[in-house]
Amino acid sequence: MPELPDVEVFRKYFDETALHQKIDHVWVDPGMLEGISKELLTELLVGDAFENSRRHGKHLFAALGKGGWLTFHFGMTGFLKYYKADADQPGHVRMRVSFSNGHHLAFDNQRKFGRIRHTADPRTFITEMDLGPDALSGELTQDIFIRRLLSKRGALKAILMNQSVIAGIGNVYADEILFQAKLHPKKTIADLDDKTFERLYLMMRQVLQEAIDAEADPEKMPSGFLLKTRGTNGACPCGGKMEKISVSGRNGYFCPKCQK
DNA sequence: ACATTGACCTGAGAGC
DNA sequence: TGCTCTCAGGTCAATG
Repeated sequence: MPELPDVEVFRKYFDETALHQKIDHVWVDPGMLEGISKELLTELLVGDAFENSRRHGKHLFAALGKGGWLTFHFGMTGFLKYYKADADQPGHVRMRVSFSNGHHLAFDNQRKFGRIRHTADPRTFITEMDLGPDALSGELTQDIFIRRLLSKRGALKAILMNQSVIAGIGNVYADEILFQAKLHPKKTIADLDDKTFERLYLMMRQVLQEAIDAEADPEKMPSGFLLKTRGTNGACPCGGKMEKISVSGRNGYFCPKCQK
């Protein structure tokens, strides 16, 4: 789930619920933490409040009033839930921040692939994690996009999913972008001409933006979106049959007629 | 140096 | 119903 559009939806949710509220208590599964102890994390949070948020690729940043940022990475199964009653607590909570207003913010992460870290500021974090520009940011112009792709070999889909090239695209949206751009996932950069790069860039931005507009909910996405019927053998609008394909170890779907 | 594969966790859902 | 097996939207260390 948590690729760029999903994390952007989480960020908005976080803004609408958890900002500007005094933190009374923190509970965390230490296995989720990296580079910070649960004692230090607790000390930093209790008595403070989240005052701001940002997103870069699949990472969510939460600014603390005293300075410093908490960072969330959701892995394959993570999400946030703001709730009051115990009955509304989700099933695999790995961190819980309790506010003085009686509500809690849970970081749920069934498979423990998510990570919570602390950083002085997002810029530093992005450098340290070797993340490329965010796929939707103004920073990633078409020229920069092309230049970054040109430095890579291997399958196009793998490059789109490489977070150090561009941050934010995972398995599902890589499939969607390639489908909309009518490109075969195993094409290489050397196969692409200028026109094709342009189309790919345009479709990447369009798919991600439309997914956010649909609140990352497949049911609300435009009818032409592949991911609405992902994995259910949904037909391509051309009438052809979607095929399963493995690219750099990840399973995906494409239309062999439309994506040459 | 770069690209690709397997291991990491856990549980939902398919298949029997 | 209940059991087993397969697979999942991500990343990184190990391998080629």
